[in-house]
Amino acid sequence: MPAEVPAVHDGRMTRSTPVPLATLAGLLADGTRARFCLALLDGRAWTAGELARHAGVALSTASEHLSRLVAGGILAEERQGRHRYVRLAGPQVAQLIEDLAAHAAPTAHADGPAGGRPPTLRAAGAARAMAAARTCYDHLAGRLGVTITDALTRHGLLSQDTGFALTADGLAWFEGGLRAALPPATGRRPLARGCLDWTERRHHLAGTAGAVLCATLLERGWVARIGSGRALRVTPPGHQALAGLLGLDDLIHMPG
Amino acid sequence: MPAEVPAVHDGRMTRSTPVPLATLAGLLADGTRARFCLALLDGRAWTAGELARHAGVALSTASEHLSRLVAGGILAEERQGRHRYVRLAGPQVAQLIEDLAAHAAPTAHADGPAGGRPPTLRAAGAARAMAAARTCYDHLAGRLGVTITDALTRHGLLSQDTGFALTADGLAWFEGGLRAALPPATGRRPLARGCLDWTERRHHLAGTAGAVLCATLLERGWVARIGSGRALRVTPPGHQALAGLLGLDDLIHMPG
DNA sequence: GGGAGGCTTCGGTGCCGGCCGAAGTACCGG
DNA sequence: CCGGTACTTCGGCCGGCACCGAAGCCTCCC
Repeated sequence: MPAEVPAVHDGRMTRSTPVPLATLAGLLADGTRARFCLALLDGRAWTAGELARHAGVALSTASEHLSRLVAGGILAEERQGRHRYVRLAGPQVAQLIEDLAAHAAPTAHADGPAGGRPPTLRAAGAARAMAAARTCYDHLAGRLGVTITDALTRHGLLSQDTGFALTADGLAWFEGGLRAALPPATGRRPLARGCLDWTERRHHLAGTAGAVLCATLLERGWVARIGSGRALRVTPPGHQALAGLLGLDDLIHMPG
Repeated sequence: MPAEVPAVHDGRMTRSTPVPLATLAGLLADGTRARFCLALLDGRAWTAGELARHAGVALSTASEHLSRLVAGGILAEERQGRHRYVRLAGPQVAQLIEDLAAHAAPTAHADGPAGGRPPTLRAAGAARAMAAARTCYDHLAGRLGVTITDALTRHGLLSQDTGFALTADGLAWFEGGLRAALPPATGRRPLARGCLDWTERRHHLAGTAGAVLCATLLERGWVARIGSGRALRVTPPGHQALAGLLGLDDLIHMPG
């Protein structure tokens, strides 16, 4: 091929110029910082100490990492007394991290044949619970998330064949069926978007509508958090409500 | 130095366990590798030598970087004789890099007051051309991309208020108006999705429909690449065609 | 006010990885 | 076959950064 690169020979870059993309990626390129961000995908605010313990590093180390993440716009901090609460800076950052995590998972098995550690029983149980139902920042994920998304699609409330959008019926369902107010589409954040589920490898509902749905279910006690993590379980009233609203009778038979 | 790695204390994690997210991010966390990826966002295949020259590093350095990016699933390689052609592994990777770049751009000005280098005239011209019209992997971006996306929306061919999806009229427009066949929605890739434009800070049309649109315009000579980069210009027949198809008469007055 | 808890700052250490040039390998053309 | 071209592999150098413990700061509580 033409190896000459005619006029664009000038497009050469000096090695020293910083690349914003690399700077941002660098923030997530450390194991400890990545663990912080993944933990914070539960959408809540953690203290520095909690994160340090979670990741198994000294408090001083965690503190420095948090400062860098805040400075880089990944996290937002809120100081209350002697606590430093920290959370993801917003839905867009959460989406970015989810996307990265979704892309990273498939390549996890590619490193070597002897790479797989046998997980502990505890860890296996936690993983099963996460796969069954969890939050993904502010919306539902796991089998529950995609099951609900599928049901919405089946009932013509959500259209996925030419993109990803609520239908007119879907809007009506939120207001009249679920009885939850959808805030008007606010500039930056779409009402509905697909978020790639990294356990199911399918899309589940995200965006404002996904957040409203998740908040509503939590608020009414239809789903509840298991322990302090991201994992969820559907409560008995939740089963009843979802059966009535979306015809999800088979939810009970979901293992997990 | 004594630093014994603590045992897995409940939800606590050992420092040594690798985090896939961090591994993936690490691939993009280097300036040179990031430059490679950004260059490859033009959707075409580059040789190792071209990329080395583009980034201003030795060939040996580039070679090692490419091997890592390929091993990590970011790039796909194709060896032809003594050439090693390399391209982005697919639309999903391209989207990921675009998203990261879009998030990284806003923080670019945050480092310092004296940070801004006065760009050369050449570079300024190239940047203006890129801002006016460019490809974003396999679809249109820049002012041209969002202008077309807006026109599609205005004509009711694309719906953005409850998500991001082509309407029935939009489907008909592709087939009957543009006369370009849309492949059936193939599992993984949506027909239409919004891609955040990092110069316009708005969404433009991506997904299969975006790719078909871009390919069609290039194929018919309605837009043409400027030099060997991602920048595009609208040709005279292109102006005429876009005016007829979408009522874009004012395209001529777009500076750039 | 004293003490305890949560966090930050500061030196210091060690490792990881990006870089190069030189030597080696594969492919192409004459 | 021989030279040139495109790329890869190998040492070796060097900077950056993740980590820790200790000391300091701030805030809350008794």
